[in-house]
Amino acid sequence: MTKNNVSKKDEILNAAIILFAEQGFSNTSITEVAKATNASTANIFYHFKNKEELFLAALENVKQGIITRFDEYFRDRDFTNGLQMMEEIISYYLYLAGSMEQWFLLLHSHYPYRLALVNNVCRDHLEQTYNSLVEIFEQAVVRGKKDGSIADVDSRKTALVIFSMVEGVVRFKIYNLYDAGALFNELIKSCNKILKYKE
Amino acid sequence: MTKNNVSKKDEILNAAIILFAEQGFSNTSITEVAKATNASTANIFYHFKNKEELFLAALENVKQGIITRFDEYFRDRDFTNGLQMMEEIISYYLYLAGSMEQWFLLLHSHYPYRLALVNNVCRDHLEQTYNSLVEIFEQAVVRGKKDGSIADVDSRKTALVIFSMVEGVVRFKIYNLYDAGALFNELIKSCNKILKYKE
DNA sequence: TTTTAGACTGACTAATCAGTCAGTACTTGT
DNA sequence: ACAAGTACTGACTGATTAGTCAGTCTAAAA
Repeated sequence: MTKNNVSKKDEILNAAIILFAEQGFSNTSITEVAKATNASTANIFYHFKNKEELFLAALENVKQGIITRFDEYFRDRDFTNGLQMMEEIISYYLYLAGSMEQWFLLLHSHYPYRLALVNNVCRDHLEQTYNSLVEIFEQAVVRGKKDGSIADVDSRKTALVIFSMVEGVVRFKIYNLYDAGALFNELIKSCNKILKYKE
Repeated sequence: MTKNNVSKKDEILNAAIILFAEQGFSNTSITEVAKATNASTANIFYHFKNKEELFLAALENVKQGIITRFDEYFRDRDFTNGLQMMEEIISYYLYLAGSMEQWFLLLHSHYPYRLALVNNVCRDHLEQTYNSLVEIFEQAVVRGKKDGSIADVDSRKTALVIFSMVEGVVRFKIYNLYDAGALFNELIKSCNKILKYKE
């Protein structure tokens, strides 16, 4: 496997991520992917068994990208407490959704969730992606409860609600509905209230 | 225009909503819509200029459906205060998203938001739908601020954040990610905290 | 009874689709 | 030098696609 071959396969994969994200699975033809990478359609089917496999490879790439980015982010960061950690996680999440919009467009499209019902590989990719993300939010809650910056709330459920709130804002952003920037301060404020008070 | 003709057009429209919602625009063929309604493809193009017009009609139908349902809901309801009103709105929103899943699947798919960039009719439908929904949430906040059940928060932005939180949970539900029922109590609790406290 | 108009269809088309296959170019180990 | 395997392509296929068109059927108005 030469250096050039690997990079051609990656080139196809990266083009596929962008096209699938922007246009959807069904509305993206192999011919389009081929044109975007100066490859023949036959070459795409040489590297990927079929169109569905190409999509699964794209989804796995997105999963790995998100997990890796958060790993790197945590590696060279330290937080004063759990509440501040949550604030920074949300901040980084919104930053990532802005700079890697294709990843989140792909994750927000309906196709993979339908495919997951009949394809275990797809289901696993989605499960792993969301488990990793929710776990990150949950870790902040658990830590905050220990250091006293967060009230005695249900860690998992609170993490899920805050995650769904952030995902809602991300969806508004990538679908051009509302500006996430304008909502950022309100998002952090609301998050603080959810975490600081007990009921 | 006889009674039968109208109902055939409506039959086609209703089938289109379900198919577009479940399979997406590109992955739904006119042939499929025709088969589902025992019509010829030519008949579909007799009632609707082209596939895109059929989609726009479906989107408008969803918009009208949501607005009408909320109008009816408010017509025979009275709330003790703004905070309770918000709780009931969220409750009804989740109920509606469960019973009329196709509507929300259609609104959550990426296609209409891409189409809205180049098609004003589509953009207007989406804008009107979301304006109506956010306004409902905002009315509850405004009322709660007047009657004292809600703290002095930014009505619009708070409404948007709560709406995005609810929409996030709805997305988890219709994409089979997490059970909305299990998150309902946590959602209401979080919403109360956001509305009760001032920061 | 004849006219007219709306609802509807079968048969068609040109384009596009995912995927195949036989064969070529290039590299690398022996 | 040669064998072998990897990367890649042009030319193809059968199926499916959105959309057209000429013409049929029905019911009501004239």
